[in-house]
Amino acid sequence: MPSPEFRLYDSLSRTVKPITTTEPGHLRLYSCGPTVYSYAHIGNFRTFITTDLVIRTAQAIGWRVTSVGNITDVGHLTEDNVADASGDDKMAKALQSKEGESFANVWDLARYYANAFESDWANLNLLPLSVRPRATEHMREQIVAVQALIEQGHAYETPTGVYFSVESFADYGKLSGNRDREELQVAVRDIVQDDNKKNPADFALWKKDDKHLMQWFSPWGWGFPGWHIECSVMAQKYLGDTIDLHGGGEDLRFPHHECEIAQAEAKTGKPFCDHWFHVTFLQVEGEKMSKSKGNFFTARDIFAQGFSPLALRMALISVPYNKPHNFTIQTLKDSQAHTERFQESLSRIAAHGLEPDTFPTDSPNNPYQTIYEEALAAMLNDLNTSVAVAKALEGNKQILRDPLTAESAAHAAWFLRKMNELLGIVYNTQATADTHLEEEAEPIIAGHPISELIIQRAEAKNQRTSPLPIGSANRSPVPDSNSVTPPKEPLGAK
RNA sequence: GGCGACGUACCCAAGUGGUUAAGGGGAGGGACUGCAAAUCCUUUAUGCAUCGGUUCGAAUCCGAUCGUCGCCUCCA
Repeated sequence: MPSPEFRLYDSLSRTVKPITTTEPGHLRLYSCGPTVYSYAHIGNFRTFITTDLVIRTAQAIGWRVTSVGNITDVGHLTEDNVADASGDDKMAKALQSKEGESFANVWDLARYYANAFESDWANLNLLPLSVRPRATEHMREQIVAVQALIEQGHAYETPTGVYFSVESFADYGKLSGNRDREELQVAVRDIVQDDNKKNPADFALWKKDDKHLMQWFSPWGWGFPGWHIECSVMAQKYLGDTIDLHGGGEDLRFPHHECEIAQAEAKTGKPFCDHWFHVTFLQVEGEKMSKSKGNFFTARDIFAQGFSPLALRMALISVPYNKPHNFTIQTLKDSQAHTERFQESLSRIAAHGLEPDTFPTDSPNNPYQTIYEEALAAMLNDLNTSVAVAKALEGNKQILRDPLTAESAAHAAWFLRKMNELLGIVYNTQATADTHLEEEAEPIIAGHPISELIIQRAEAKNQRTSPLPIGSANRSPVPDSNSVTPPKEPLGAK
C-alpha cells in the first residue's frame, strides 16, 4: 500500500510539497538545536515541538524516522558574521553573568544547561531523537571538513582564521533569496569589515584565537570552529551526504542554513537537502519576544506559574508552526483546562482497568476512527495543528459525554492513545523521575497572569533591580550535584 | 533593500472554488444543585479589510488599495 502524502511547506522552493525520502518509508531529518548558555525558552520549544510533530506524523503513516538534533555547546561569537575576533562569546558572556557565577568554567555551564534542556525536552513530551550530537564532540570531523574545503579551493586561510569563499559556490543565496552581490551586501549590512576577507560575505569556518575559553588545536593553530560548520558536518555524518528534511527557526534561514548548504554541497558536490522548513517566531502578548526586551519566558518560567508542561505544549501548537502566533495567557489557561479534561477522561477510563500503558493499539469498528483520521489528514497537510487539536477536543468531548462501558472505554482509550501518539498532548510518555520539575508548582494561574509578569519584569529590568521577578525562583543558582561534572578535557583542548 | 506572513463573530482560530463559514474561549438561555462551582444541553458571522476582475458559483483564484506583523542583527 502506498503511504499517504505528507505535505510540508518547503522554504527552498517556496511551495507546499510532499516530503520525499531517499529510501522509501525512511525519513532522515536534521533539526538545528539550541546553544546551551541558558534555559531554553518557549520560542525555542515552538521550533523543537514542530520537529517532534514532523516525526510523530511520519511515524503515524508508518515511516521509520532517523532524527538528528544537535546541541551547540561551543560559544562562538555573538556576531557570527563579524570577521574580527573581538566579538563576545555567548557562553563566555553567560559565565560572566550573575547566574554564571556558580559555574567553574564554560564547560560546566554548557553541561548544566544541556542537562536542563534535555529535562525540559522530556517534560514537554518530546520524543527522544535518534542522535543528539554535540559540537564539542565532533571537533575532529569539523577540522577535517574545513581542510577539505581548503583543498578544494572553497576556503582560504587568513591571519585571523579560515573563511568560506562565497564566490566559489554559485548557488550561494538560493535559500534566502540573497542572490546577487548587492543584495548580499545589504543582507550582511552590519558586518565589520575585515580586510583579510576576499569578500565581505565570506563566513568563518575556523577562528584563530588562543585566548578563547574553548579552544582546540588545528592545522591553523589554536582556535575554535565557525558556527555553521558543526551542523552540516554532523548532519552528514549521521544521515549521509544528502538528507531528506532540514529545519529550524526562521532566523536560521540566513545566514546559518544558507552557509550549511554552501559548505555541504561544495564539499560533496551532491545536493545537501531538498526540503527545508522554518518555524515562525513566537510573539508574547502581542510583542516580539527577545532577549534584549526581557519579555521572554523559559519553559520553566511557565511551569513555575502552575501550568502543566502539556498545557504549554498544547498552547504552543494551537496555531500552525508557520503562522504568526501570539502566545497569550488566555491561550495557556484554555490549554490548561483542556489538559485537565483529558485527565478526566483518563481517570474515567482507568475505572475500567485501562491505563495508558495498556491502551489498545488496535480497535476495529471504533466510532472514533473518523475523528482520528481527520486529525491525521490535517497533520499531513502542512502540520495543521489547529485542526488536529480541535479533533482531539471533539473526540474528548464525546468521551466525557459517554457513560463508559467496558467496550466504549476501550474505544476511547484507543482514540486517546492514537491522538497522543500524533500530538503528544494527552499524557506524557517521556518524562521520568529524572525529569521532574525542580520546584513545586506555585498555587495557580489567575493571580499570576503572564501579562502582569511581563510588565513587572520589564520595569525591574529598566530599574536594574535584582533579582528578576520571574525565573529567579526556579533557577537554582547552584547546579544539581549530579549535573555538574569536572571540566572534561576535550579532545585537543589546551 | 531582500525574503515572508497575516487581516474571518467580543477574543483566539480553521477554511487551498460548490449544500446550513470547523473548533476553543467569552457572553446569554436552560438542565442538575439548598446556593455556588464543575458538568451537560442550547444560542451567538446572510458575513469573511476595501475596491475591481475571472467564474454558473469565491472567504477561497487574479489585480489594485489600505492596514498589521515577522525574519534578514543577539535570538528558535
